[in-house]
Amino acid sequence: MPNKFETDLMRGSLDLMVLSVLDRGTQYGYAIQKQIREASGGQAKMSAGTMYPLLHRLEKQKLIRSRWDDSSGRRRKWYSITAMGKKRLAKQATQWNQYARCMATIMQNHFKPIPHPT
Amino acid sequence: MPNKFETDLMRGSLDLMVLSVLDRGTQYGYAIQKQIREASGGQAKMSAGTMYPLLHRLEKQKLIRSRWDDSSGRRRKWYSITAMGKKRLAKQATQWNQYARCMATIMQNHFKPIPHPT
DNA sequence: CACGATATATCGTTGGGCAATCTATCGAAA
DNA sequence: TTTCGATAGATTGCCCAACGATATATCGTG
Repeated sequence: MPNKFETDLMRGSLDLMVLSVLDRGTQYGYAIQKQIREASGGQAKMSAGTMYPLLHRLEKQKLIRSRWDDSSGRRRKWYSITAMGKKRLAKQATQWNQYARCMATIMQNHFKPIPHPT
Repeated sequence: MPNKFETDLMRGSLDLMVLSVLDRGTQYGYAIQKQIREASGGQAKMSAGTMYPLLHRLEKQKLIRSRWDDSSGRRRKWYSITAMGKKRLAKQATQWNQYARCMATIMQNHFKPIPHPT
């Protein structure tokens, strides 16, 4: 398993990551954290001290909304993306793709471009 | 011309961007700034207040080195990448590449969410 | 001469990431 | 039964980087 990403590499796209996960369906914080970790082969580790304040920020901006649910025994706060969140996600995803291309241009010899999904 | 990138999108990869530019040859700050802006079609704007402290940081870490040159009339501080800088660049480029793949995975619906009760 | 572009530097604000810490519950092993 | 690790969420305080604002100085052009 590769090492963890350097500290700040993910900075600037954590919102986008969380919105992307929530766009696939309602999730609770701990599960989002796990999914991101697993989807990256353990390289993208988002700590609880990062995750929860981030979720609170996104909710305050009305990009996501939450609902408590205890019915399963476990006390969980389920988050889902709002219409505003979907809009923001679309915009940020577009910008991310453009930015990735920009990085590819600048990096040339070091960057191995990934096929763009469309 | 597309809009400027959202503020924090580039955060976390500015070092990598500058190291990449310097890996192509010795440059001075103002020129690096311009190259990044132009390579992105005007979307990636690194302000002077970001650029110069960043260069100072990289130099302090011995990833780049500098030399003043006034011979052309203009007072310019030329930066070049060190051996250590090249190593760091290689490492960060690899990580960036992996991270971009990770983002692609997460943005593409590649894993299944835990079903929400109700 | 005025003015915009070139060129570098630094200050102060701001805001986010993260480790540490806390609470609480669950299931399984000892 | 107690212990312990995993699950689940929240918050505090430190640290540091990005950025706008500001300063200085020089160059070329109208």
